[in-house]
Amino acid sequence: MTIAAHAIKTSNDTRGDSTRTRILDSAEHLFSECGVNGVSLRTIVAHAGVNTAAVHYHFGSKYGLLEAVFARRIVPIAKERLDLLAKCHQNPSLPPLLHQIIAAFLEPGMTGRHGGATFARLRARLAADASEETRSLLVQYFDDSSGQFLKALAKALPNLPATDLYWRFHFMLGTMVYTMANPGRIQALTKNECDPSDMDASLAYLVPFLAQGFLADPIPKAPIMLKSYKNNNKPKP
Amino acid sequence: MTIAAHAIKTSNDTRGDSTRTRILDSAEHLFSECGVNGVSLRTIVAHAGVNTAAVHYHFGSKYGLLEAVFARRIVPIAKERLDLLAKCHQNPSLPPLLHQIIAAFLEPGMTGRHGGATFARLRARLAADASEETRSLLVQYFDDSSGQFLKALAKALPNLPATDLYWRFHFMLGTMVYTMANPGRIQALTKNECDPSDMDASLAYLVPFLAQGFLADPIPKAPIMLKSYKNNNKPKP
DNA sequence: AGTTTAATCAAACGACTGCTTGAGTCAACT
DNA sequence: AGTTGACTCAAGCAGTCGTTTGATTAAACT
Repeated sequence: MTIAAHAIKTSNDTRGDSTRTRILDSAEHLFSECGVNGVSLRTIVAHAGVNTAAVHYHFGSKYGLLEAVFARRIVPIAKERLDLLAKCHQNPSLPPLLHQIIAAFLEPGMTGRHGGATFARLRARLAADASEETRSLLVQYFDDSSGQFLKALAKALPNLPATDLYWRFHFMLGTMVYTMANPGRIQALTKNECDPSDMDASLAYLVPFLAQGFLADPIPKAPIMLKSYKNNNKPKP
Repeated sequence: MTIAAHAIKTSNDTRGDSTRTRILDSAEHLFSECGVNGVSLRTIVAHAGVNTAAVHYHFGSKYGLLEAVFARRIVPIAKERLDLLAKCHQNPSLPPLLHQIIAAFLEPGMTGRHGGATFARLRARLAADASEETRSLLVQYFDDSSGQFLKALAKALPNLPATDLYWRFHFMLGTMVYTMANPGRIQALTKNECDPSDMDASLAYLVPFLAQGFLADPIPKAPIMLKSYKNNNKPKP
């Protein structure tokens, strides 16, 4: 399932672009606010001030519109990620710094440069959606760069078994997505001391937390027993 | 917005219970698979083999059905959480163990005892949904126990400032929700070496990771500068 | 000039949405 | 035996959904 021809249009038509862009902007905003199934095309076109048929002319279908909304932001994000990752390897004699790799992975998608909190929330919604269509969207754009980051992390953590690394990478995705998705969950709990919609502050707390987590001892192999951390724990080194 | 009277029915009617329960089971399954807006009542009643009107008779509305689905699982989960937390304090002379507290928070919702992966996925979907109705559902059932866990964590980490603790608690929620939501995202990436739908394995890797993250040094106060982990990046526009 | 082509419009299509109605069923009461 | 009240049913309500149509516009090309 590839991106439809509608979605990769790049011409500079004098009329079409403003309509196209306004649809994309409205859709991005409303999709992220209400979910793809939670908002109708009629609501989107009303918000954008365009005709209903324009959506199908430019994007083919509602799902084609979603693809286009997604592709517009995700391509620059993926590129910036890899650029930042390259900078982590500037000094080839030293292993890349864990903090730097993590920040390179998280920053492009979380700061305001590529759609900001709005697009971040949409990504979080899609991440929670297990449908085949949605999943292919995410995999298509992210799996390539994810592989490169896994390699860099493996180099920075040479003593960590691959399995542990994969799990921790998965957990990192979780903290990222959840932070992007939640514009207010902890706030109520903490008298506004934490503001997860402040992505810069989120990153400042998130990166050291994750780096420390990556540095944990690997799980002892052999049958995985929950008891290893239940009941009588040994103190950590 | 409180749980509707429809949702707290507890009688043992000879006829009604099977219909009620079958609707709840089908709704739980389909909500978690397709999202609340992604599935129609007609699909639910067809799957349950009951009449459309039965949903409105028993639950009042589609949202009432969602509330009932949610309440049925979440009440036992919250109770088991607090029970496990109490066990962490059995020896009052020692501070509670970090691993134990984290496990007490995560286990009840992730293992198979309360709806298993199906209900977990639904929770993850709701967590990504920023709508007012959904948010109140989560807050209503979780904020109380969350407060108690924050207290326990603060006792186990006496040197960690409250703000850092809140953020890390937030990150813990993220890893939990994302792991519950994703029945296959890393699998493709790692040749099936990690299986996030295996909640026991997830927990075995997740708890030590989080515990180590909680043990990270606090963020230095004063103006939060991203530069603290960004080596020599040019200033961003 | 006339022709072509991309873009926008109002109007409508059938299918589907959550929800209601009123008649009917069956067990438990007086 | 007869009434009550909880429950289930087929049928249908008004409204919304994504999508399509055919006419209309206006800029670009010959």
